[in-house]
Amino acid sequence: MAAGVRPSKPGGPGAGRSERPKLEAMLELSYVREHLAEVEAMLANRGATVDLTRFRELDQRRRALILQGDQLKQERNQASEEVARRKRGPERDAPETAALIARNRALGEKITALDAESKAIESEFDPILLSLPNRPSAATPVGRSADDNQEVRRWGQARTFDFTPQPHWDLGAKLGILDLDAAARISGARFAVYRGAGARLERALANFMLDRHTAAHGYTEVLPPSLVNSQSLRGTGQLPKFAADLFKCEGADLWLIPTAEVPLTNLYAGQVLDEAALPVCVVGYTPCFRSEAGAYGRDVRGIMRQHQFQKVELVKIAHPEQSAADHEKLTRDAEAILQELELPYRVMNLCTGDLGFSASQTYDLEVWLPSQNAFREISSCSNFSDFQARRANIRFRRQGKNKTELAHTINGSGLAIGRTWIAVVENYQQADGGVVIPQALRPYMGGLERMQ
RNA sequence: GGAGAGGUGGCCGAGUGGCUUAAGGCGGCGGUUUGCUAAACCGUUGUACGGUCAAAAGCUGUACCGGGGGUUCGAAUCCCCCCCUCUCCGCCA
Repeated sequence: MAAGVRPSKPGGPGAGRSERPKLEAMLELSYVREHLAEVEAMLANRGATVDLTRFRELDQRRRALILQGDQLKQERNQASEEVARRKRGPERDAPETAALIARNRALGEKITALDAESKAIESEFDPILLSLPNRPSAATPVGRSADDNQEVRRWGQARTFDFTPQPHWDLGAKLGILDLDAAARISGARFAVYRGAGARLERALANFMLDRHTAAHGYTEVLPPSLVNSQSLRGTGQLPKFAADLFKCEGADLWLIPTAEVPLTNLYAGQVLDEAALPVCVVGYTPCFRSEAGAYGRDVRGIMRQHQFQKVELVKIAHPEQSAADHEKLTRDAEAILQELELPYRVMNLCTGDLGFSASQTYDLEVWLPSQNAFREISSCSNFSDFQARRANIRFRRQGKNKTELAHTINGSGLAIGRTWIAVVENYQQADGGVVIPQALRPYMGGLERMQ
């Protein structure tokens, strides 16, 4: 037997028992079993309700079935070996050999029945385990809703206007840089058409961000596919629970990515990385597609909430002992963009009640929007600890060790282009409806200083 | 889309129904010897889920040869479906 680790095969992270492919759980089964009370408390903090009594029953039943099945299989394996031995010798046609085969056949039927029972148990058991969200880190404050999020720091000063600031959709329409009517005709609601300097602004923002993250912050630029298979979406946690938020291609196992996090993180699915290679830092610019089911009447005007938007995404595969520091650094990398654009913002540490399903800690960056007189999310930077890594089977090997360990994954928007577009247009608007181009963007706008 | 060839462990690669406990090599780790960025020799080597144990270690069982299903007392090996890779053809930015 050779050394090292077998990577998972294409087609499934970690092939487990043949009759039971490895469950892509977020939390380790043995952890849940041994810390039931802790897990229940964690779920309560998150405001989730999961029936762990049923979990315990099913777990016990499941283990009993595995034990029984494994014992029968052992018997069958031993008997088959005996048959093989006899077939090679003079006992090949003895009546005992035939009897042995007959007995083994009966054993096989029992095993088939047991396996069917196991499958039935697992069809109820697996969804419970899959529905468990990640454990919030100690740095995550306990709270019920977004109102309990903690402000960590604030940067910049909200500009004072000597006129009433207009919303971006009015500014955009008057400047001829944003055409939502045209978007509605060719696609429908929640799509945008950018024109002229507006389209160029979108492109300038993307190029500016990519240049900063690659040259100044040390990320490697990656241009991934915008369509991915369902396995990748399970790896990062969007499936199976959040299928309703996604667009799926008809007649193929392909989905439009809701964020570059999916392809960028899955670049390393099934891989074993060298400890020295950590953290792996990649940045990608992609369109993002969200069906936004359940968004109801929120942000119906303008381009705040779209079915398609563009985003520059930062992803790190990190060492478990460094992931908290790497998360901080990634957040600062995203903040640097806002600072260079001179856009006021604040950093929020999300509480347990507002934390995403897969995250253990999240900082939201909220940019100031004058027309709303409020801070609005423009980036979400999360540490997923080993949650995604377990599902996507992303591992690393410590120097001089044979054993592999789960890595940690981190990602954050650096930044969402559409919302940055809004922030620039609204914060830099003038009394006459023109928009001044921020200094940092001018080289990317062909020297343009003002949209008029 | 069509035809053909393939997919075996960290990597390469043998293996056409039971004497395979997946040969052999490379790599990794540990050691011995020699001495100077090295070589030779010996040993060792993955994952998941169970059992045992207070726990860990250890011991032990089952499963895993691209994925799923089937045939069989018994499948890496035979059959069916699917995915991916390569070569050629077709189409195409």
